[in-house]
Amino acid sequence: MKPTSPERPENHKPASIYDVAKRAGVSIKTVSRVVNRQSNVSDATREKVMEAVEALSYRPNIFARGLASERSFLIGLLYDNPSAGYIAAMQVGVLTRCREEGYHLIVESLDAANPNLGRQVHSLVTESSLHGVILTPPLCDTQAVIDALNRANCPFVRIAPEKHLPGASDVRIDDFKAAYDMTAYLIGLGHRRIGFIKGHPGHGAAQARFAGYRSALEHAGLPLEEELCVQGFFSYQSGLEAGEKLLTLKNRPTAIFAGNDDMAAAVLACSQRYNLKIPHDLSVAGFDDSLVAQVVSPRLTTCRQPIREMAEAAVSMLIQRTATDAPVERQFEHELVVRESTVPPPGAIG
Amino acid sequence: MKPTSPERPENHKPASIYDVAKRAGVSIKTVSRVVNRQSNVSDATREKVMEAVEALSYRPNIFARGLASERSFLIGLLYDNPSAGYIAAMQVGVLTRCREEGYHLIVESLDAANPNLGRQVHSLVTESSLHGVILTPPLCDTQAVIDALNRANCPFVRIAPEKHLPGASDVRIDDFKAAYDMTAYLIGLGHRRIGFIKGHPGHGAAQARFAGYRSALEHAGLPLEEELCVQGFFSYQSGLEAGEKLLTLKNRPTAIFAGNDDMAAAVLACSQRYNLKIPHDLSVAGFDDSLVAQVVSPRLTTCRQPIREMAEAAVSMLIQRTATDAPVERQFEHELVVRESTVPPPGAIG
DNA sequence: AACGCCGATGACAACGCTGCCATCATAACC
DNA sequence: GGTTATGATGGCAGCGTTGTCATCGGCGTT
Repeated sequence: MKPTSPERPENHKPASIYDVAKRAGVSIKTVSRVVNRQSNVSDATREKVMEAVEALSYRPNIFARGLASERSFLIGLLYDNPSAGYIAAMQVGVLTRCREEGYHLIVESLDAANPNLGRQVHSLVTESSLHGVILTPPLCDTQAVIDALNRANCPFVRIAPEKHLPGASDVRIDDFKAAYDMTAYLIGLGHRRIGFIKGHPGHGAAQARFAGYRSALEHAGLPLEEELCVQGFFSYQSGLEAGEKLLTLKNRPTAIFAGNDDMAAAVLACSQRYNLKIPHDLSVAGFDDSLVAQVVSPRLTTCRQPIREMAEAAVSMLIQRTATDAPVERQFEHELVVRESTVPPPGAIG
Repeated sequence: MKPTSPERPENHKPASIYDVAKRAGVSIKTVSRVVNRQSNVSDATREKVMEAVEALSYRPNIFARGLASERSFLIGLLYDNPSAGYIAAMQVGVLTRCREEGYHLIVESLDAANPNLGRQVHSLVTESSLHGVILTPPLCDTQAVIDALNRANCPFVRIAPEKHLPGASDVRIDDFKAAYDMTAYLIGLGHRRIGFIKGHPGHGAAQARFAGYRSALEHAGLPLEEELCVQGFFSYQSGLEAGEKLLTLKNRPTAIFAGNDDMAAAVLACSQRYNLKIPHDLSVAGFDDSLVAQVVSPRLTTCRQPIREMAEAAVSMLIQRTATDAPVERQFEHELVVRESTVPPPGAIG
């Protein structure tokens, strides 16, 4: 008696559905039913088959499956280099759900400015007949991508898109309200001159955040000052430049709210040059609660969005075909994370 | 005359090889030959076929291909949550080469401690008969993964593995030398008491770096002091704890070399508590040149490894089957990146 | 002129699975 | 008891491609 079961072939050809069928003494069709959790299989048969599947470590071949049916068990994740942390978190969430459901993930990094974008997406989708695609910003607002997906009749879910599209499914937080909340928080601390660093103009959430900022000011009866609103592009570098502009104003703001953490971190770096102590001389707030927010000193007050949960939700929508049957918009809650980078303005009471 | 060519069906069924064959007036087999760049096709025929392929935006179906041939055009990237920046850079490099070669990327995030690891990997590989797999640390040193891959007869390339395995292909930098160089640089600045924060014990590169540090000390005739070498785990949190230990020593080091940037950033944060000015009171060096290294203040002196290039090389090895035919070890050059976090020790001349 | 060779091309099976339909036994109905 | 519904199962075609082998013509050789 050898310790390893003799019928388990240790060579490298994986077991096929035929092997399982033979071992279980049923037809391949029945094996298929069991594996796909279909009904109309007796418990006894199901058990026999399961046993054989286990014993042979049988896994249905993804290609054969994809060829024979409409279901590819493949989800696509398309992105265009936003921050590494953002994508990483997203990917973890996506993979979690995929694993649970037996799906696989194909990722593709695209360039939103590439004129061939549409063709690239179309190729990807038709080649591998993806079950569905997840679009992260800024791709979710890129018409060429949407068109290609529609042309290929491929379901997709957009994460944090600029505006709702008829017939499209979205997952998002309320960027407007989140930015509103953060701004209101700063105002509540006593700040009256609050600088804002906008995100990439092509990024929908960036605009919503700016709108939230303006709305909060208005609500508090504070004027919106042109010079306090500078353009950034979500990158650290652009934050450096934006910070430079804001800190060299004759009438400097007492707080700066940046469209994301990377830019806020840049403001921190920038303020050193002007010998400004954070948060004593200047409060700084970011957005995203990425790793940087916790690593810089002082740690950043920021706004956390549940990226992983959002990613998981997107996959679920795709798998359940919710996305296609009845387009949904799912909104998640954000959370204000107050850390050391924000305090009342200099000279304030308390 | 409609502007869009009438023979191009705008419905969502992608063109198949039959459509192309019919349009080009040849057999499907000839189309297959052209698409796969095989020889024995006349130039005239090749051109006709190419024209048809273009016109119909034909792309060979990945499933049919995978089923009919041994080639799956699928590369797997396996990782276990190292730093987001590391994986992101890796992924970009991998995707670049994949795109160029018409391959697709399937990613899977695994847990190195999961007892089911072997089974998971085996499933993935047999299901989708991957062309090859790329293993990042610490997975590249996980026996269960290696075994599963070997059992499935699946080629793989390991990035920065601990030690060479007979018959395995590796891509790496010389971590030993890199750490040696960094340590020597610090010694050159005049430092005599240099703390070291080790990386995760299960991570091969971490050990090589520690060895490099020790060797440089020895070379300079400096003693290796136990209390100056503390254990970390590559995480920010572990860096915080390690920094705490080092900074509370009665005889504090004048420089700290951390096994990666995250931990070095933690030391920066930690030193604030003890009112130490970096780099004036303490020099700090990291490893990886990740985003954090540039974002913290002062910016970190660190060691850059060409992650993207390494990833691209790994894919190339897989595609050319170099990995299987004759296992290779490719070594890339590291680069010392000197920034503001390191200066001569306090009291040094100059 | 007959032969063999080679490059170009096509016919056809096979890849492993699922969808559709047929079959059969058993249970529920009048 | 005969008929119909219902659950369980299997047979078989077909998914779009590639591998194998056959075919066909033209060309160089004897």
